[in-house]
Amino acid sequence: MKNHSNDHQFNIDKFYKNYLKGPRIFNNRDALESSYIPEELPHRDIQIKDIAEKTACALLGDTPPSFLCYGMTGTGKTATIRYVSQKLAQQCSELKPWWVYINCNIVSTPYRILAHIYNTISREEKIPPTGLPKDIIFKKLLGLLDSKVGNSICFLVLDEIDILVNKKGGNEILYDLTRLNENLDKCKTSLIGISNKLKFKENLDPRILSSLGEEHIVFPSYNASELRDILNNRAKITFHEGVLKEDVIPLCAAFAAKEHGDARKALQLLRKAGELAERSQNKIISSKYVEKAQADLENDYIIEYIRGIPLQAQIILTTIYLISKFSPEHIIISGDIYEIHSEIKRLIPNIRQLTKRRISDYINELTLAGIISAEVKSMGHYGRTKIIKLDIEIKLLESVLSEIEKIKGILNYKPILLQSDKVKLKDNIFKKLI
DNA sequence: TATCCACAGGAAATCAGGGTGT
DNA sequence: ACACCCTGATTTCCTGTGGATA
Repeated sequence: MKNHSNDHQFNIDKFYKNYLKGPRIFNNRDALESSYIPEELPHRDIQIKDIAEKTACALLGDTPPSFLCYGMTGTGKTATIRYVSQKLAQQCSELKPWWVYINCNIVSTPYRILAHIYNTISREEKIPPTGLPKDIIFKKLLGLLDSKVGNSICFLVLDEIDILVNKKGGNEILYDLTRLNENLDKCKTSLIGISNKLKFKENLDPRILSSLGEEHIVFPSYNASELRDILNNRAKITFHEGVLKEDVIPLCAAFAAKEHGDARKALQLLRKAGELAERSQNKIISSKYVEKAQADLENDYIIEYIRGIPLQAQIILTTIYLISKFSPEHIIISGDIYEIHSEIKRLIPNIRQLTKRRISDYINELTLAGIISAEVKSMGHYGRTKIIKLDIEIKLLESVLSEIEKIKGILNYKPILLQSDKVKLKDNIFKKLI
C-alpha cells in the first residue's frame, strides 16, 4: 500500500537535526538521579559525623557497631551512607572495607539476601538464584568472607529493612546476619539498617534490636529552605547557566516540602520540569513547567503502578472501574467486588476464580498504593464490610486499563449484578446508614 | 440486651514453577 | 531420574467483630 501522506509523516531525520540545533538545557542529567552522590550533602552534617564516628574504627581493623538509620523517604539516608562509605574508602590504603547494599524491597527473601551478599563479593563463582538449601549458602558465605574479605571489614547495608522484618523468615535471616561474626575467624561484619518506618521495631526480634544498638541515627525531613539549598547545588551541575528562572527552585522546594520534605520528589520535579521545557523547545525553565511536572509525576506514578501489578489485581481494579462507570452512585463494597469479579473473570481466558480472602488482600494493596481508599464499616445486621472509593480520576484509570490487552475488551461490559434489585435495595439501605 | 450478618484479617497449608546436586 | 530446595500466589481454616435489629 502506498503512503499518500508523506508531508504529514513524522520526519525523524529532521527531528534529530532540530533537536541538536535546539536550545540546550541539560549539562549533566545524572546529577538529578537518585543514585547520584554529590560532592557535598547540605544539612546532613550531624548524620555524616555520627556515621563517620561509628564506622571509623574500620580504619584500624576493628569491628564497627551495627546501627539503624531512620527517616522518611527522600531524607538522604542512602545517599549519606554512600557518601561516608566513599570517604572512608579514600582513607584506606590497604584493608579497604567491603560494602554490600541490599535493597530488601528487591532482594526480598532470606535465600536471595545470602546469595546477593555472596555474589557481590565473589565475582567469580555465583550462587544460582534458587535451588540450594539456605544453610549450605550460609556456610559457603562464611567461607567466602574469611577468604576474600580476609582481615578487612564487610558492611552490610540493609535498605528498607522494615519490609524484610514484616515478612516470614525476615527476623530469622536478620538474626543470622547479626551473628555472622561469631562464626567468622578473620573477617568482621557490621550491619547497617535503613528504614523509613519508625514503628517497625515493634515487629523486630529483641535480640536483633539490641545488636543493632539502642541509639539510632535520625534523618529529619528537610524544610523548604533546606530543599532549596539541595536543589541549588544540583542545578549548578545539571543545567546550563541561565536556563532556570529564579522562581523555579523555590517552587519545587515548596511542592516537595508539602510532601514531608522529600528531597527525591524535589529533584524529580526539577528534572521533569527541565524535560518538559526541553521537549517544547524552550530554552528557559519557568514555573509553569514545574506545575505541569507536578501533575505529570503524579500520573506517571499511578500509570506505572497499575501496569506493574498482577493481572488479577488489574481485574479487581477493573471491577471498581465498572461499578463507578455504570453506577456512579453505587456504594462499592468488597462483597460486590467479589461477585463482579467472578462475573467478568469468565470473559478473560485463563483466569481463575479468586477467594474473598485473596480479593480482600488485593483491596488492601490498592489502598496502600493510594489508588483507592477503603474503610471498614459495620452495617449492623447487614454485616461488616469495606466501603471502597476510587481515589484517582476515572478517565486516567480508563486509559491505563484500555492499554492492557486482556482487559480492554471488557471495559464496556455492564455487570449484571448492578441491575439486580437485591443489590439496589441493599445499596439504598447502606446509603441511609452512612 | 442478645443476636447475628458479612465480612476482616491472621496463620498455616498447598500448588506450580523455577532450580539444585547426585 | 530422583529427592529435595526456594518462592510467590493462592486457598483453607480460622477467630473476631460493630452495631442495627428483634
